[in-house]
Amino acid sequence: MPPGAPYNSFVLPYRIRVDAFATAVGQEMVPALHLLSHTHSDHITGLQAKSFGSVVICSHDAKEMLLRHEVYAERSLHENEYRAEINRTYSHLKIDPLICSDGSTYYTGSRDLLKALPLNTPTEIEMSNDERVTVTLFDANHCPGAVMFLIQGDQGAILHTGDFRAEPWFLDSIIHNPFLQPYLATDDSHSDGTFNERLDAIYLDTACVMSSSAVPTKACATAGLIQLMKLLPPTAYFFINSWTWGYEDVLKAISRAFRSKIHLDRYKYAVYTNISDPVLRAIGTRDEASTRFHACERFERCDHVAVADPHRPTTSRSRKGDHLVYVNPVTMDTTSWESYLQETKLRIAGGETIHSLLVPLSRHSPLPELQSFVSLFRPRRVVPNTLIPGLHGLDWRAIDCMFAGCLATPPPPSEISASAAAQLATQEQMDTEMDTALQNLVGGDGVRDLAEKWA
DNA sequence: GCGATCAGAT
DNA sequence: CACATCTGATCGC
Repeated sequence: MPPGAPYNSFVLPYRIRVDAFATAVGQEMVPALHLLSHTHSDHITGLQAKSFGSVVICSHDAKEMLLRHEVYAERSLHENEYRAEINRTYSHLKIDPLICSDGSTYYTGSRDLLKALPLNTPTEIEMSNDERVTVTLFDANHCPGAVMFLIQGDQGAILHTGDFRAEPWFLDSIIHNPFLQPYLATDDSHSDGTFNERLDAIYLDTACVMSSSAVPTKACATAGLIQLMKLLPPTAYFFINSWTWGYEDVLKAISRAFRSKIHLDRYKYAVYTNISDPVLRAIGTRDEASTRFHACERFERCDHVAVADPHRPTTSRSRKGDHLVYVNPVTMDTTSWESYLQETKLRIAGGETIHSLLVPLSRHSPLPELQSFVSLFRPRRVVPNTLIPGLHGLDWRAIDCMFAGCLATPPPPSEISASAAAQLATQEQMDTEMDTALQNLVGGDGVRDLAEKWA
């Protein structure tokens, strides 16, 4: 996981490590199993080491994307014909057997460390410590190939979300998924453990946990963008700044609304045409002259969307003289989006030339969505997937507060031993003051401010 | 001298 | 813009 993941990215008590492949300083536990949720660069640290030699479980799409991964410098060298062969960062993870001209096959040195599992298919895995777990992958609504992991074994059931966006339709898909239904919380809190099971923990994508205002659904965001785009002249060219994996919903919405293909660079085209989404496989083109819609290489755009004057980057004309409009994904709450839509419509109606359009496509859930998601399961605990290192655990305390009301109802006091109850009471008393303070800060940069005061 | 790791800017 | 990516400095073998 990105820097600041609790427990060195282990899913305790299992010796399973997620999205971290380099040995951390002071790390005592040796991973018995590696999981990879998706291929954004901060989730694959350590995998580039040629010395890495363990099996990694991921989705088929993540495997495809990882093996095709090219850093920008390599793409640039190749496209400018300074280098014919492309160095793919993760090619050492899959080395094919050598097939000779006489038909014989040499397996020496061949390997395939990426073990791709299909979605919604519980798979029993034997770990290197002889323990067995069942792992199930679910689409995470974050970027192509991104998954959540359900881990079931002798030490309990844990759901690791990876990075995900739990918008309303996603919650519905969870509720209707037969592999997760056993873990859904029931209205009757006393039925715990009898007719349903309880998740011991949810390892949660907390990238946007400090945002307490609602953000538009991806469908609302793309629908609004399309509205605006349709108000612009039919001759306008668009550069869609999809600068990282996860903005494909924008490309798909544009392609569908305008019944047009989208110009992609060689790298994006290769990735999109080799993953499982049939729409994504179909919407790209390598013919730059065939479309007004471009998502080609950001720093080496084709002539149709290259700026006419590099010294005036705000120009609205392309090198070919076309009216040029940028489409930029941003994070924006629902209220700001509504007013942005209104304002922009007025600007267009007033004859103003538009240089850029924003689209609030969030790939992470803000706090309200996270609380709804956790409440579906009422797990015993929530563990943040990432923390801000500078806060020294203060954000973890705040996060505990935020989800206290979404967890399993603890057993009545009579079922706990007297000493344990006393200990709990003392701890609770100690926590109360701080928790109240933290609760008041939820939703702003308050936690960060407080930590800076303490530092 | 290289790779791993981190801070900082975009 | 964004919170993923790139860059350059630093550390350690």
